[in-house]
Amino acid sequence: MRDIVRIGREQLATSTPAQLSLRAVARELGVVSSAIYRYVKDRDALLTLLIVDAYDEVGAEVEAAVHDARDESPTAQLQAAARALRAWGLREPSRFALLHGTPVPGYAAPAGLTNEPGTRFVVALVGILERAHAEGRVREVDGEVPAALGADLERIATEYGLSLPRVNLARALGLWSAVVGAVTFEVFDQYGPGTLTDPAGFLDAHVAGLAGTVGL
Amino acid sequence: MRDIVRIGREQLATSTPAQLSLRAVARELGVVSSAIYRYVKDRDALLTLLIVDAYDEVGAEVEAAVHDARDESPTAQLQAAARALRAWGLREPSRFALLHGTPVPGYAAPAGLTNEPGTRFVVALVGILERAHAEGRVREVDGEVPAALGADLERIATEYGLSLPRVNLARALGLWSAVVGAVTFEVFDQYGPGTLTDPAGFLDAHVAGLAGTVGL
DNA sequence: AGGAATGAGAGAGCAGTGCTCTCGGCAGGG
DNA sequence: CCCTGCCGAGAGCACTGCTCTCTCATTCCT
Repeated sequence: MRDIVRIGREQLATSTPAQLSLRAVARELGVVSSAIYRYVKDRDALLTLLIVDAYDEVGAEVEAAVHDARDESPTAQLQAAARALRAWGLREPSRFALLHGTPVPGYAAPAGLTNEPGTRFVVALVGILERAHAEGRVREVDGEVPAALGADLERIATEYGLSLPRVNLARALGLWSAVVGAVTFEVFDQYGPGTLTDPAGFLDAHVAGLAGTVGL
Repeated sequence: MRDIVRIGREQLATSTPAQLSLRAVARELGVVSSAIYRYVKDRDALLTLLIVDAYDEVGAEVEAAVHDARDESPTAQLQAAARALRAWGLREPSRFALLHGTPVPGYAAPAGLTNEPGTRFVVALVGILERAHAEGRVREVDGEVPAALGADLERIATEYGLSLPRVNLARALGLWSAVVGAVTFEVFDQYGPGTLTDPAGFLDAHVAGLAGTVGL
C-alpha cells in the first residue's frame, strides 16, 4: 500500500490528476494491472489516498512555517502560511490541483478520511487569529452577520473552541478562500502571462491587505 | 462548427472537462468519430473553443449584472459582479471548471484567442473601481508597492487607460483572485459539507469586506 | 463538356485506459 | 493431509484519442 501511494505520488509529479493511470502505477510496481485492484478498490480510491497524502504534507509544511514565525506579528504569520502554501503548490502543481482543482467526476471525497487533513490549513489560519486575539491584538470587525451565517459560525466556534469575535471568524473564512484562490491563480497561471513579475511579493502584499479585513 | 461547439457545451452539462469525449460529440452529431478531425484539430482545440465560448457567456452575464447595478454603490456593483459569477458557476459547474479548474495537461490556452474574453471579468471589476474613482468615491489605499510590481501596474494602467491609484489597482488584482477563489470554493464544494447554510449571503458579506481593501 | 481538384464522411486500426472474471500457485492452519 | 484464503497472471470488454486510407460527391477550370 505504501508503495502504491508513493508511486502514485511520483506519477503526479509528471502528470495531472486526470491523467493518473492505475495501469502505469501497476507497471511501475512491476505487477500486472489487475493485481492493483487487490489493494485499491478503483481509481477514485487511489485518488482519495493521494488526496489525504497531499493534505498531510502541505498541512505539515504550513504548520511548520507558522511555527517558525510564531514570534513575528500575526500578519507576518499569515504571510508565512500563505508563502508555505504557495511554495508547496508551485513545487507540486499536480498534487495542488488534486486538492484545489477540478473535483474528479462523480467522486465525492469520503468526508471521514479527508475532512481532518483538509482543514489543517484553515485551522492554521484561524489559529493565528485566535492567538492574536488572546493577546489583544485583534480589532473587532464591525458588520452585520446574517442569522443563518451566525448559526454556522457559532457551530464552528464551539467545535474548535474559539473565542474570536464572530464577525472576525466570518472574515477568516473569506481570508481562507482568498489565500487559496490567490495561490491557485498563480499555480494555474490564471493571472495571464507576464502580468506579474514578482508574484511572491504580490502575494505578501495581498495577504497584508487581507489581514486588515480580519481585524489585524 | 457551431454544432460542434453547441454539442460540446451540452456534453459539459453532464460531464467534467476531463471526461469530454470527441467520440461522443461525433456520435451526437451523427457522424463517425474520425470525421470530427476535419473540423477540429484535436481534443485540445475543442476545449479551446469551449473555453472561449464559456468566457464570453459568463463575461456577458457579469457585465449585464454590473450594468443593471450601475446606479447603486460601487460596493453593491462589486457584489453584483460576484453574484453573477457565482450564479453562472453554480449553473454550469463543468464550464466553470474549464475556466478556473485544473488546466488540462500539457495544454496552454493559445493566448491570442483566450486573452480578451478571459479578462472581461477582471476588467469589469476594475471598471467599477475606475468609475468610482472618477466620482471621488475611492479612498487612496496606503501601502508600499515593490518596484517590480509597480512596473507591472504601470503597464496595466496604461494598457487600459486607468487613473486609479496604483496601490488600489494592486488591491484590485487581489480582489479578483479572491472573488474567483470564493466562488471556486463554493462550486467545488471546498468549504466542507454543511459549513455554510447561506453561501450567497456569505459571499455578499465577503465581498463587502474585500471592498474595504480596494479603497471603498 | 470532360477531366482535375477539393472537401467530407466511412471504416479499419493502433495504443492506451478502467475494470471484471477466471485461473493457477502458494502458503498457513485445523 | 487437505482445505481455505491470499495474490498475481492473463484474457477480455468497452471505451478513449488519433491516424491512415478509401470512396464519393461536388465544384472548378480548361
